[in-house]
Amino acid sequence: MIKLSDIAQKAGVSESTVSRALANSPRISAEKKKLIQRIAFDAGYKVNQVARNLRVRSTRTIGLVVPEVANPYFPRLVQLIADAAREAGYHLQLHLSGVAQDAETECLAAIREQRVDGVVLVTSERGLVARDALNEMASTGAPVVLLGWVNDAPPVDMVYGDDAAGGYLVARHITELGHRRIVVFGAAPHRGTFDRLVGFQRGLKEAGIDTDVHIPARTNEEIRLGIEYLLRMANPPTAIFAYKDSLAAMACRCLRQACVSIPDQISVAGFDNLDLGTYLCPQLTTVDLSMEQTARSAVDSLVERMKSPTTWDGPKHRLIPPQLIVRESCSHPRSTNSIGRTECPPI
Amino acid sequence: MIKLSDIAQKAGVSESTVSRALANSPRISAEKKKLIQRIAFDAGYKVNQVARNLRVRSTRTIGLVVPEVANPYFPRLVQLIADAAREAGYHLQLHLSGVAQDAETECLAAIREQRVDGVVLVTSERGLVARDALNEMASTGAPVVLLGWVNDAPPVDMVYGDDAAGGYLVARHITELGHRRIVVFGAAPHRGTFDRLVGFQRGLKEAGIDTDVHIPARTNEEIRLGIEYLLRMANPPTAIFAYKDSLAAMACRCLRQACVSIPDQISVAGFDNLDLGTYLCPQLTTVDLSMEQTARSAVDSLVERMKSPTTWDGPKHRLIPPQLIVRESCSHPRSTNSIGRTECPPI
DNA sequence: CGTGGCTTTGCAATCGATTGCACAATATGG
DNA sequence: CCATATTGTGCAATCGATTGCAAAGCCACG
Repeated sequence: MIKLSDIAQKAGVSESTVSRALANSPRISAEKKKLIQRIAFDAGYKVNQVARNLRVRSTRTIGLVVPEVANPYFPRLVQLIADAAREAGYHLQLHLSGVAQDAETECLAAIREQRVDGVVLVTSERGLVARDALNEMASTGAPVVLLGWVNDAPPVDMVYGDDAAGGYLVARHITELGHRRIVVFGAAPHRGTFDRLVGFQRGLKEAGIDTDVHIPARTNEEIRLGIEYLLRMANPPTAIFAYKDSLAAMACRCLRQACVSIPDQISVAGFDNLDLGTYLCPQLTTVDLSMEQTARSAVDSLVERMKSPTTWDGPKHRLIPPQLIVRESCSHPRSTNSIGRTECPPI
Repeated sequence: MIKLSDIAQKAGVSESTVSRALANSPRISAEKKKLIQRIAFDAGYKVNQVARNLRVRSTRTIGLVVPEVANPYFPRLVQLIADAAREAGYHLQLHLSGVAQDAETECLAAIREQRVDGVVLVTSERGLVARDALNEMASTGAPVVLLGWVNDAPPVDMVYGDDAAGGYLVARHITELGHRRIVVFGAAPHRGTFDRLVGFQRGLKEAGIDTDVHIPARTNEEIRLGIEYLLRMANPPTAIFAYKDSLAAMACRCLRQACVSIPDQISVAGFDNLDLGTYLCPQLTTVDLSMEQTARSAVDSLVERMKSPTTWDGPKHRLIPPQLIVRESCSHPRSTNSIGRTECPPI
């Protein structure tokens, strides 16, 4: 593998000169610069980044810690963060912390090993697992940004969606359509999804609806049972709010299997605006917490921190506003609805 | 940031001894080893990997080049490769080459800059864009494995699915169900998807079906037009084969909007076994080219090449066998079917 | 011709680890 | 008690770049 000194020899100059010429330093004369660049190019020289990184104490790499990428929620986030990172001139080291986020601590170690210049840590349903590790990093002023809400977060930058406002939007939309009997599918494993429900309740209350059925469902199986249950109710609901799209999708499937028509007999709303929702029929009404904004905010914050590690005036929190995406799965309730009593239509 | 020499000083030994103690070398006495490890741990010492990498000429990182991760096909692949890499003790640097795979060459440069020890290059519909770069790398014996078929590939290891066999399986399944009027949605942008169609044709021919309708559709819009077209046919098909699940899903949506029932009036089969297929109603019958196997093969090949860069007996190709996943979207054709003539059922 | 200023180049230190080799210390055998 | 293993430790070179500082070369001006 050809190295700097080889080029220096070929060009008959010192290594410093070659290094400066390739870095396009103004301290090298134009002709010599051209010559050296030519020689280097012809020889197929590529700088050894590892050596360079050691010297300049930076890898121009950011570490992205994500629980998993198989879950339909994360890929877009990864994509957008990767794009933003690339745009900012950084490489991306991808760490999967596992569904249980076991490996979070291990992933954070990357920054202490100088492998990466900064870290974007994405938390999920389990909240922050590597709290100790993160606390320690925060205290040394290492550039980290936390993506997703966590309770009592260590003093690092944070960006997260306004889940409560999102839930509220859904409640308003559904109640304005005229629904009064509404069921919520959702557990509250961490703050984000909890807030969705809180916001939703607030919206219901404003519309004068006090009582609602809340079914704590987090898995497909729980959704299935929940749907079965509510179809047997004496006075079944006319609308369902599922706290995330993947559950909403599953709810739709179960309803169809029970020959319940959406949105004619039941309206369904989700949350997250996954691509999935556009493949369903009817297309899913949902809430978008702009991932573009989220990703960009996160990378921007991080880049800023990495560029000037000294100037640091406390952790900043950025809140991403929600947007209601009205598609086809919610409509006015039909007063004549009689779920579960009709024959299954011959579709 | 605390470094090796600091520990050496604290422990009153030389840097070499510390280095060896931490590497658990048998040449250091047990007590001293314990002592040093203790001191290092207490001081919160973490080795500077950049320095280490420079010295040992390896980063224990593999580069994964993927067109994008937003497309539902890639995330699982990334996940599995990341898992396999981690298991093998490697970090992952993720490069997104872009839908157009423009950045492929740039991504491959990472290996020449010693940033990564090896590369898994995933090609997509555009085939291999960075042919020159890859050829050059292959000639220097750099560890690269190509994931996905490409024509006239440079001499590097390759792993790809047996698309033809997969297409054949679908054809057999559909014809065995009794379908004779079959339409294929698919273009042939690169070898893989082309082979799906070739295998499919072969299956049809074996069943004695010569004529089939082939609609070259690659986008959702093309699918929509295609569906419209075939619903207007005098003698519409009873089965549809879409060359990938995302198109099959879109086809299902269009059919539902036209009040065509699946699989009663039309059967639909896809290819790829995306998660998406299980969210649809009916769930999609499709073909699986085990991503687990693909990912593992790729990483195994790569690790082998990285471990012994010298012993190299020509490029190996590994073929991943397909598996038919029978779900709900294909059934026997109903002779009384009269697509497009009925009223839309009151779903 | 000497001096000062400016541009261009090179020397040598540095980043933080690993490792071949030499040597010291201790054990073993004759 | 000496010769020879054996074991444990340290010195110093090395990986391949970057960069502060010194100095060489050149020009112009007094």
